[in-house]
Amino acid sequence: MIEKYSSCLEKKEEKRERLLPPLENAEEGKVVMRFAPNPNGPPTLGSARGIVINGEYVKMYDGKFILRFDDTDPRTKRPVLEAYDWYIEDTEWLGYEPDEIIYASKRIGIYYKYAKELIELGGAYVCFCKQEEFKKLRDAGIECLHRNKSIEDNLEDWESMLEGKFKEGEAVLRIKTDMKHPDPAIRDWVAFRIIYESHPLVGDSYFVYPTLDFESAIEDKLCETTHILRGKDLADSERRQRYIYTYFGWAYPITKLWGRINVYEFGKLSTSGIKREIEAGKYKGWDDPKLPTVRALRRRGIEAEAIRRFFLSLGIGENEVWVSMKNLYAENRKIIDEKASRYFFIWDPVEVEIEKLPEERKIKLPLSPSGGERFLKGENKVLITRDDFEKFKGQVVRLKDFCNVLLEKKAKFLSFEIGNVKKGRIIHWIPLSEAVPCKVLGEVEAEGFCEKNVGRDVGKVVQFERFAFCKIENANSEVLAIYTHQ
RNA sequence: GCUCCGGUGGUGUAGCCCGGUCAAUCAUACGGGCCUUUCGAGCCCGUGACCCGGGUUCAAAUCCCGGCCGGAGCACCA
Repeated sequence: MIEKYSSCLEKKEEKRERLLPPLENAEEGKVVMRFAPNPNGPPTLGSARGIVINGEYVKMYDGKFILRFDDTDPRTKRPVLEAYDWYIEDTEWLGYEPDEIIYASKRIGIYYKYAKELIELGGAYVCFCKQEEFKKLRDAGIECLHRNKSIEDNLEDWESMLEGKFKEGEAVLRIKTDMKHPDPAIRDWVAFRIIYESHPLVGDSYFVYPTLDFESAIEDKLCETTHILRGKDLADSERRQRYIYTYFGWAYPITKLWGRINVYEFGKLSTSGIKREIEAGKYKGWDDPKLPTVRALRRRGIEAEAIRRFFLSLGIGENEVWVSMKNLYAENRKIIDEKASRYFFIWDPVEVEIEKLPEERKIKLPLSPSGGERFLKGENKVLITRDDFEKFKGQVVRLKDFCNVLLEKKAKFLSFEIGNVKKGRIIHWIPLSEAVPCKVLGEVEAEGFCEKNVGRDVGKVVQFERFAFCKIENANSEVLAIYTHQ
């Protein structure tokens, strides 16, 4: 059995060429993992890590992948209705089709049953302490008055909670842990609280909402989750939730944590932070190409495979990492370079007239490293960028694949052959008659003209030579391109 | 303050559990060269790291202790 398992693993690793460390106690075909976001915005690069790592392990062991929405706070972390689909969409786009999708908010009724059982087991009690009062007691390690009520009283109070007899903040259901636990964060934590607020998904169905720790503890059991991979910020969750598992006699899944990820270019990735900046007008929306959301990255032409490799290379260490988008770009470049069509884009254009051009020619240029060709009209009026014009004015340059000229506003034609023009003196150009206005938006923005051939690659990433890779978003009277990366 | 967790080149990572084969892997970044009718890609070369101090041991990046530094949690948020 063990032999079978390890040889199987080796094969997989060879095939996938990647190196996630084996999961503890993982059995081929029996692994169940979940990615559990709160849909209060679209997935960011941070969420993508959870999707990729969990999804990748599931693939590695041919297991089951669950997408679960931990959406049990209609107020503080209020879910956004559209975001549910955004998560599904982006998860699939990243290459991990969920085997099952769970909406915690739709299953609150189920959690009530477990809460009741827990009370009957003496593992939970309804507490009427004010929040600050309890905090003081907790820090001092002192049990509150409500902790030792009879099970009957607790059941009755719980019913009253569910019937709406209490106001917000008046009563909560606490899990009985250990008021002397060395870590105060573990002591008698809240499992249910009262929130009279309509939920974006389930409306007014409930007003007694479970906290993440309760909901997650029950769901992980119901779904038979075998392995939990989550951020280090949730480290205490395991210690809290274990109390529930102990009361019920369940076995807790194997957990592994990873540290927080920071991207140089964006700092800490926080959905609520981005939301505020969008509202403040700093960004145009969740898919603003300057944003590190999955949809924005997709829009600008980052491939799912690049994101996958990027996170795999980051590994799953427990320390906080500071990583640069350059690493993601490098992965992406490796994928797109080969297939991206090459086009000329002239930013900040200068019109140059070539005097004494002997004839107009149809100029053939390579389309991409993997082959193909494109054509430009070699005529006597061309656009080049001001940068090149200023730099090479009065000197000999070659208009790539077209001709050599002595560069001036009225340039002198020298030859069609390249002669001995050196590297670095070959510049890009567009015939005036085939120039289409073009705007580049995103991390780098520019305006100018590109060749009309670009129209063939709408929706694709192209390389504007000597500029950058860009994704052509549309090409009507004007070309709109989203800056991908260099 | 209390409780956890971590510290390998600029950045990320492998190795640490089961000490030697580690004068430490790979990627990215940076520098140089080659090639190419792109300042992209490719190829080659180079720079560059085991937090500090003790201990155990013939031998420590790897084990133990202490320190320092960093992070997380301590919500009726997730």
